[in-house]
Amino acid sequence: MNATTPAPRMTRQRREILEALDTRDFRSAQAWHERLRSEGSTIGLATVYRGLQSLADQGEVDAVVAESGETLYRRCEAGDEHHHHLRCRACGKAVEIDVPEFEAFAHRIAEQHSYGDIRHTIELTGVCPECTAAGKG
Amino acid sequence: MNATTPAPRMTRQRREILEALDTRDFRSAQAWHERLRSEGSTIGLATVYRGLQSLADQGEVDAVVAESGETLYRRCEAGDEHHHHLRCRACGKAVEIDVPEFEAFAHRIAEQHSYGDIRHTIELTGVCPECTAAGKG
DNA sequence: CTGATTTCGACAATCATTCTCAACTGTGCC
DNA sequence: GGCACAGTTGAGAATGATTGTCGAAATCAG
Repeated sequence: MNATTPAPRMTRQRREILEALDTRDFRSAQAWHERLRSEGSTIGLATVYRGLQSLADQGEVDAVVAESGETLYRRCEAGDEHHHHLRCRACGKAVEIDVPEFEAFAHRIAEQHSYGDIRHTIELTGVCPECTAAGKG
Repeated sequence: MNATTPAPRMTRQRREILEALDTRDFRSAQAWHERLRSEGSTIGLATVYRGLQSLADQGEVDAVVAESGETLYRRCEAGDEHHHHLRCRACGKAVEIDVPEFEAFAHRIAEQHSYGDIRHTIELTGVCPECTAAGKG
């Protein structure tokens, strides 16, 4: 376990990304970039992509692939714990949810078919109360 | 349900796509295209994309977005029934699975948060016995 | 501070997918 | 069978997200 991954430096840009992520929305890398720019940052798009990816690798942010193929990022509660989300398709607001029953189920199914190295994705999407009210449903 | 969608014509290309899909693997549109070409077809890539999409709309094939962002297609058992898959990350072989417990759970969670128009994605991936044996894991 | 190394950012490149449009072909009608 | 015509096709261009490139700028160790 010797530092094969030399801890990334804490640069202004990295700090900005982390700060922006505090809003805890699910947004695409491009959207985060726009947001940072609109707040006066001069950060580059490639930097945002790199930053989000490295944070995702470290488990600091969750990355989910939307139906459109875009990857959405969001800062997550715990770096370690495995969890899923209920995300609003209209505004991106997300709630972390826990699906203990499913974790067990997944492994049972996998074993039945002798599949190894199981990984699973559960994505719940819907329209949140606010957006429903606003007619964005 | 009155034919607002004028039934697509049965062309040579459409027939070829349908035939290829009989192998029931999960493959990307590009992969299906290559396969058809390698079998002597002169079908175009755009046609494969269009064909797969329209079949997906009709519920004839399942479409899932892989982690890479590619969309994978596979002919499915029942047009109507909602189901999920356990897919091999190495060879694409997939098994249809049923997760009745989860369907209920999803709706319960959604209601707790007052989210409407719920949709869910469950993707189980692993490495099948054959690929594990072949060391592709 | 100074130098070695990493990270940045503008832009080019890549990859999957969609669009454009002229040529082609099922389908319904005679 | 043959005709007309709207739906389809296929090559290539266009798009949109993401990744690679590389000189310039910034960070960290000494």
